[in-house]
Amino acid sequence: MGIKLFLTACSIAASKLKEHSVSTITINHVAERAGVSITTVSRVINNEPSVRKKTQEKVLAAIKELDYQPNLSARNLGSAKSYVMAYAYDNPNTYYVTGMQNGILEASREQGYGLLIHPCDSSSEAINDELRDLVRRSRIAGLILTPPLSEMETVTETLQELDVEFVRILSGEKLEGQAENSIIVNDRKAAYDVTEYLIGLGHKHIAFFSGEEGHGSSTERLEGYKAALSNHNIPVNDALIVPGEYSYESGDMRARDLLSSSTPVTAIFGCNDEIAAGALHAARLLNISVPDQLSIAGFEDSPYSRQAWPKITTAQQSNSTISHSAAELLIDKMRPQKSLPKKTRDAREDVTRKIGPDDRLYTPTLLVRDSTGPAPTI
Amino acid sequence: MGIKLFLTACSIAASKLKEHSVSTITINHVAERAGVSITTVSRVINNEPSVRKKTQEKVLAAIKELDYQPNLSARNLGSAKSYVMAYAYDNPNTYYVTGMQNGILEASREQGYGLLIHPCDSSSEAINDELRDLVRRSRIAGLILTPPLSEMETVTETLQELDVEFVRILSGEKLEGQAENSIIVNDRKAAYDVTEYLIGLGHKHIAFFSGEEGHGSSTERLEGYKAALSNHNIPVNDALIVPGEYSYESGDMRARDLLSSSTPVTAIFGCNDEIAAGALHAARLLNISVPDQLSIAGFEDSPYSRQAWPKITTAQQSNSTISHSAAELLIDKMRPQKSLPKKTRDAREDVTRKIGPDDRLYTPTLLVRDSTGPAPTI
DNA sequence: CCCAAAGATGGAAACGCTTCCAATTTAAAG
DNA sequence: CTTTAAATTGGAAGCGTTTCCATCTTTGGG
Repeated sequence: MGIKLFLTACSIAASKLKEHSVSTITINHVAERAGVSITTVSRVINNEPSVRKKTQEKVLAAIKELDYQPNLSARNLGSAKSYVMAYAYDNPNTYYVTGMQNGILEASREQGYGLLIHPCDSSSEAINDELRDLVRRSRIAGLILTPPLSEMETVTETLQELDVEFVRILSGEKLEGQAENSIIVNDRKAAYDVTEYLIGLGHKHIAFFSGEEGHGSSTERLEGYKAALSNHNIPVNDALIVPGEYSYESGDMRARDLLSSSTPVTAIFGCNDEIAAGALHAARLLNISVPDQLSIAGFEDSPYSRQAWPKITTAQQSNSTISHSAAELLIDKMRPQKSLPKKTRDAREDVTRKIGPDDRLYTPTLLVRDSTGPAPTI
Repeated sequence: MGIKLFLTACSIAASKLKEHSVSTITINHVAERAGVSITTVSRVINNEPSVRKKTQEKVLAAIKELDYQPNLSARNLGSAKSYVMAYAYDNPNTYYVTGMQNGILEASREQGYGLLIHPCDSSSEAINDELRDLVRRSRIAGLILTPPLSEMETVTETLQELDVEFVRILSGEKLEGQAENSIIVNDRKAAYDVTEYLIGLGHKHIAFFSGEEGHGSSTERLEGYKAALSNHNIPVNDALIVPGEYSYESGDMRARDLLSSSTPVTAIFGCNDEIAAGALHAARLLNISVPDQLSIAGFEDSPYSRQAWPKITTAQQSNSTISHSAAELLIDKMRPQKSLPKKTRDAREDVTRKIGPDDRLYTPTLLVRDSTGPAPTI
């Protein structure tokens, strides 16, 4: 045994020297080192059940010692399934997209998957064809979608027809319907918290500046806002619910109008930070002091809220955390379920960390900063 | 001939049905269709010189008819070189990074290359090891770097030791030294233009708010500023060159200090839009009207300059255009130079569009908006 | 203690492309 | 019209995995 090991080590060293100057460690090296066939090594890599515990350990040890990393290209070629996922998005908010991308990137790297970044235009008629093409040509096994793509029914349908797994990141109160393949951001609850916080400060006239109509996040946040008001016996005043867009300018304009009107307002809750920052700007133009005369809250904890002055109270959400979960969920789904052996194999720790319902629901948390304060006594 | 074609078509149809439900078109189908060997098809794909014109056309026609797309994984596996490039960056400015990424994405998609996105921490000691690992493990053939990574000498050295091509995007007046593998952004000229524009408006007391010390872009822009002043016989006043960082807050603070001091200033040139937006904020706090009493200019044409009020005059640069050129340049370098045939083959249009010196130098252009105006008559 | 069935392992054929090398064709020169 | 070198093509062996099948082990029951 001792001798055999020694020989093995030697031949590896030899082949290292012979091959490409930059020695690449392949499954063959691992097999040799562990004293098994490459088939077995492959089984271990793929966490297949039919490998004896002891063998598995030997192989894992060899993998670790050699610092072996399976070649993605070879995997893709050799297998009917692929080890590549894609992140498709259409969102002008680079802060949001970058955060999402980072989380996915991290998860895919951890699990040895490739990631294809695919920006696209959701308003295009051809969006469905585009996605179909993407999946087929790049042999993509899974897809992650963020709003607004994730909210489009035609996209969902297209993807279901194809043989692809996909995970959507969207807004909603609870896991319902298609929840099995979604990561839900509990915008309603978070908005409820923000509103309740304002109420706790004594505010009774809280305006809500919504985002684009039809956007799930905006709808959900509005629901949370209303729920908080109702729960605290404050009547919902439609004049205080101002429609508009997710933009600085829109926040600015709406605030100018509202604040120069006769409607009493002591707080503005912007549906995102951009809106809030715009409102803050308007308040300053109108010589309204924040937070003394007016409180302003936002949503997202983006640079807008951090760089404003005063810093804007907001609901913090870690986009990379959310998308990390999404990617892990997707990978779970992509990994073909090998039939489990009858023999109980509980002893073996499962390498694949499953994503539970808890990981599928993310609630942003209230982040109090300087733009909110006690309601002014009129 | 006619019959042969017919048979060919038949067998393709047959194999289409037999294979995976989602029929994938491979090099074999193309070869069959074109009536040549797969070797020849491969040669055409790779634009190798030793293919007769007529043959090439046949193959290209077949490729087009079948809508064939070479399989990246197979290419990577089969070849010593790889068809994957990476974009490594470390920059908190998501607007900048996203723009760069989009251009690279587009170019790599056009040329059938894979792209690996690699965010990293340039301040880490391990940055060099990290890059080395990235290149080796993912068998990356080329790398694109943006500041600050592209400005780090140790990174350049590490990459040169490895067998990787790389292209850096950096600031500079002209192509010098390592210029062959760089895309240069002519920040100096652009800053010159901005400054000259301000001078043209009658400003004589123009402050310059720089970015982080040592950042090439900041240094270059400062040079441009100085040059414009000198060229117009305006003395450079060190009190007006204010060091700081590339941030909103820094712009804000510096403007507050400067504007409440006794130093005469009629214009502020911020080294980027964030700084300018911060300065604008400070001006408003101090009740200084922009552009009536004070002109403010920025640099980059980022959302900061567009969403401020008034909109900020800036130097516009298309990050995606810059990075697109960078990616094309990189691909040119990665494509191994096949020995050219002696026979003049000029007739054949070269598919590979070479990047010339002109494409390697990019100059942002002045974009006049509302934050600048004639110098106030004191 | 023997036998069958389940469990564990290995052999070898793909996967789609590149590339070395040999074979064939073309063109140029004599 | 040869001869010969250059240009053009094709054959076949990889590249690193996965996976189908066949073979060898183990386990449990009788």
